[in-house]
Amino acid sequence: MTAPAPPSDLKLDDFLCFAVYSASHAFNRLYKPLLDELGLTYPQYLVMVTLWERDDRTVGEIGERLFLESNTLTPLLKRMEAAGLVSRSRDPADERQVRLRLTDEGRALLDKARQVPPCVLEATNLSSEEARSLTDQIGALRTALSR
Amino acid sequence: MTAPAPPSDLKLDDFLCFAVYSASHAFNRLYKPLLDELGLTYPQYLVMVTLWERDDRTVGEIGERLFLESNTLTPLLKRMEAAGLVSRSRDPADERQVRLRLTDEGRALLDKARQVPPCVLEATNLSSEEARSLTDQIGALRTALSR
DNA sequence: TGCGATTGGATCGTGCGCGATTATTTTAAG
DNA sequence: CTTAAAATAATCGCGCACGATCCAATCGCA
Repeated sequence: MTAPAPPSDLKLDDFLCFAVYSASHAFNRLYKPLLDELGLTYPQYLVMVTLWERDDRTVGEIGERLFLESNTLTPLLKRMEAAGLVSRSRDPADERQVRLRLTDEGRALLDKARQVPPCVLEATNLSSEEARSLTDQIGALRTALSR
Repeated sequence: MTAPAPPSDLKLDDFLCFAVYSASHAFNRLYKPLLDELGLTYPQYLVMVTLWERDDRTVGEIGERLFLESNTLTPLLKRMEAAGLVSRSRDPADERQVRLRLTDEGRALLDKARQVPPCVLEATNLSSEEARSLTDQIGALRTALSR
């Protein structure tokens, strides 16, 4: 005679999705105080990174880079515009598109922002190589899930 | 003479946090249609998993398991109560605590829910061993970040 | 027994993130 | 040249997720 069956064979700790979900929240909680210094939320920080990489992008381009839709980005970008970090203006050549450009203030923020990633890497307790490997594995996972 | 310096040395694709963040969204988008069948959102599904593992928990216990605060859980649990999946009642022995119990309907949902994880594993394009390894790595990451 | 400190949960305000819908512009077809 | 179809972004509504705050119940300790 065996032990009584467990009430459920779904084990939360086996869920890859839950590991990712809870790690994402943990990152957010870690970033919050660091980004408060810059006056940015986490998604806003990601938008800034894309614009620091290359300025003058449309809403659609930013969304493609961050895997976000315009209904998410539009209000977020308006808040960033109100904060004086970016400018939003219709492309004269195609008035459907809104182009985002860094303001001087937005460009200047890069200097302070450089301090953030080393800070975060330290908190992960991973070497650069381990972080690289994990980033690549999870990137591949995202690609697989998005099919 | 070297090539002109790039406008930014912050590369989005190097960010472990962004990999996790975007993978979390990708999971959500994958789960959405599957959980719609069960009438659950993703965080609600996680609550159900914790209750299927062990029934009759307080709000605080569920929050500890899922790394969520009461201000997130309270309205979520009220919606689940309204949907007839759980009951909420004050613990007579300590009236500060609210105990969550599965209804018959909530317990019955487990059968349909069992179909979800295999479906998701397939979408990850990972073997069980690879998924296990990645889950553990990311779990360790979450632990490190939460210090 | 009494009372300050702690605990557990609820409430409020802000900011994502998405599905669905709408409006406008551009492009394509006849 | 006119009309249909597609692309792009904005708008609206809902559900998390969190920090800050509040309140009631309980506990600690004299």
